[in-house]
Amino acid sequence: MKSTTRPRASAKTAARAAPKATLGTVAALAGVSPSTVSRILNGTAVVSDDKRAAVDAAIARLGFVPDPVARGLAGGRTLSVGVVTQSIDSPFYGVALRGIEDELARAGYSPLFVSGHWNATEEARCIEVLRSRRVDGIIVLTGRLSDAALRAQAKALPIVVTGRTLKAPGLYALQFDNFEGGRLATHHLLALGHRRIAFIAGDAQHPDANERQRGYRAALEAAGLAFDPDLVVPGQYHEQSGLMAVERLLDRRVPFSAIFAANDQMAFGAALALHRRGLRVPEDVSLVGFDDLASAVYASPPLSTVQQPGYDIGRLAAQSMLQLLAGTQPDAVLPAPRLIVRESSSAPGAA
Amino acid sequence: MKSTTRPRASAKTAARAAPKATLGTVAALAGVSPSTVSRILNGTAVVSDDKRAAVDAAIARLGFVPDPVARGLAGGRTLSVGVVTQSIDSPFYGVALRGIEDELARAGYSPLFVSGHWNATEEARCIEVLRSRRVDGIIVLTGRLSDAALRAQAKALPIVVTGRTLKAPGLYALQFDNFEGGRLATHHLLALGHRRIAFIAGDAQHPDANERQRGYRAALEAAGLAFDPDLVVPGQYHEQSGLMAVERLLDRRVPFSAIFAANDQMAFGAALALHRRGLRVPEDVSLVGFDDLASAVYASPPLSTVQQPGYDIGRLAAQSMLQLLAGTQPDAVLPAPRLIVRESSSAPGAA
DNA sequence: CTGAAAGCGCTTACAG
DNA sequence: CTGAAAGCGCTTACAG
Repeated sequence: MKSTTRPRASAKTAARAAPKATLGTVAALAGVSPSTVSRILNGTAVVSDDKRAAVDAAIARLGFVPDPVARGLAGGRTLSVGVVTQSIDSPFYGVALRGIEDELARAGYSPLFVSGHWNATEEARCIEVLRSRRVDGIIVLTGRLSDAALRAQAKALPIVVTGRTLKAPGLYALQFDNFEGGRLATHHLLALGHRRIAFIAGDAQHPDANERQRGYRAALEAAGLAFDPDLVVPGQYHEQSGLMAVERLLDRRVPFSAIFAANDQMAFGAALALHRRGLRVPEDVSLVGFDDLASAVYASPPLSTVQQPGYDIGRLAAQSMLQLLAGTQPDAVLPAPRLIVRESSSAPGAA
Repeated sequence: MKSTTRPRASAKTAARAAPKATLGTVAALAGVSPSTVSRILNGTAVVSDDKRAAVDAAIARLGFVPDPVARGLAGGRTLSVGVVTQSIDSPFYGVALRGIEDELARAGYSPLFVSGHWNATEEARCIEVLRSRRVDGIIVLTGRLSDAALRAQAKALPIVVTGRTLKAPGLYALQFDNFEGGRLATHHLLALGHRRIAFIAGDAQHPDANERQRGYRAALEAAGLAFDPDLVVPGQYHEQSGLMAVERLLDRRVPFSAIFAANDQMAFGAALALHRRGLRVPEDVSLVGFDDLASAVYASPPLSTVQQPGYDIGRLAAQSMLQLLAGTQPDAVLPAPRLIVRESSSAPGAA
């Protein structure tokens, strides 16, 4: 990068047109010291009513808004919280980000989004960036960082993490009941009358993927059905892997009348594979996903799935962060998994 | 919000364990003044080789990384650029954000994402937030702000905007050829032999939606076909409106053998409506979308569409911003629209 | 309850 | 080529 001094200079010139208000300006106009204005702004001390009124008036008159940058330098708080997501364009985490945005905004905080791309090293770098930018706390959406790494960070600043059960000072973990979700999906298919239910697993590196599979097995066992390893095929949580999983199943000629995919994206891939082989959903095979992505409603046919409340996860994570920041112990708990029955699942042989 | 002093205090205590390096520490270790270190960091002046070497060594030894917050306060640059998107979880803009992230990262800049929700007032507030956070420049993805408002902002700091043609000092606009895209999609259907092509329009408030429609008409005319207003039905760029558009078309009994939807999301809704009415794609009706969302490949059947290169749009917007920041005139041009033929379109009556 | 003063970690004229 | 000094806009002990 070359020096960027030039353009800034002209920018400043232009900005000078509207002489910006500072703590000092406000103080002068209100006839008090900057310290007092600062205290009023931060609710940091009791101030006499008349001074407060004078300051409020001056603030309004000048349209003063405190500079977060200066605040960060001087006070250590930037009113921003870092959010490490895996991919800024993830269909699932997208709504979670929105939940975070909304909740944080209510408290005057801004999120700072960075992407870890499912890579512990990158995530660690993300956290460095965030800390160098002086965020007040960090929300980690799942991620690949070790519990120990998270614990260590929590010693320096508040951390909220999703997708784990973990207890440590300065850290709050929010966990979704993936086991129950997996059980629910499988049980739904079982209740419909299916006996041969294939399972497209998620990446074994994700603890949630394993939990969903445990739920699948538990439901089978509860129904008195033996677990058949031939019916489970690995996937990586993306569409392509769902598609390939079904092709593998079909090529191996394992009979099945329903499929439970460990996430919606794989279910979409599975649907396409079935479509290509001339198999209809749900007439020939029922399909259930997991997550309830926005696009699940408009799949053809609309996908039955287990709803994972992304927006709430985001909102609650932000709320917990705000509590941590305020010195309160968070107590948020994620909603229980909910089965959403749409048109991709029906009784076997209903055609 | 209550005072957040308490937790910060303990955070500081913990952080003190690793005494953080500052300009001063580095200077002391290298035996030069802080000014010199600063100059080396910023490439702001020529420095003798030996001092430079000493400073580089000290930086490495201490693992020093300059504080962006302090830098922002003192120098006016924060190495961050604001990005106003419409919705942090938009399926289309998501990849654009990723393109921005990637390109900015190469130059050591960080994006600051905020969402305007297709609302000029909110967008204006977003820009306030961004400016109060001292971003060095702002990228606006389409949005509802007036050209005049953008022009005014560009007087204070560099602006890059997508989805418009607009010239102003300190501002660079990147425009996608929506007209050509609309023409391409329609021409594809025409070439396949379709004569009755329905058009699901986008929100008339979006200039790009109107351009796509112009492209549709132009292709029709070029083929010597009269424009039939009965074949065009309004939509709002979301799935539900695509679904309703098709129902309206069907209810009105206007004959058609193909549909061109002004974006993929509406195409998905349209596909569902057709599916529900027992109409097959493409055997009974061909379907073409616009955007080429990630999910278009895995729709059943995979959607033919006009590719709008979201990732490149983001990357080029960021690149242009970097150029503006460096005092160079940007020259990026968006790639031409490209038709992606998949399985949702075929010759009429191919069944 | 309220000021004056020092300081957060840098940058940048201003002088050599 | 390089320092000393002032300053960015706030916050926060420290003293009343």
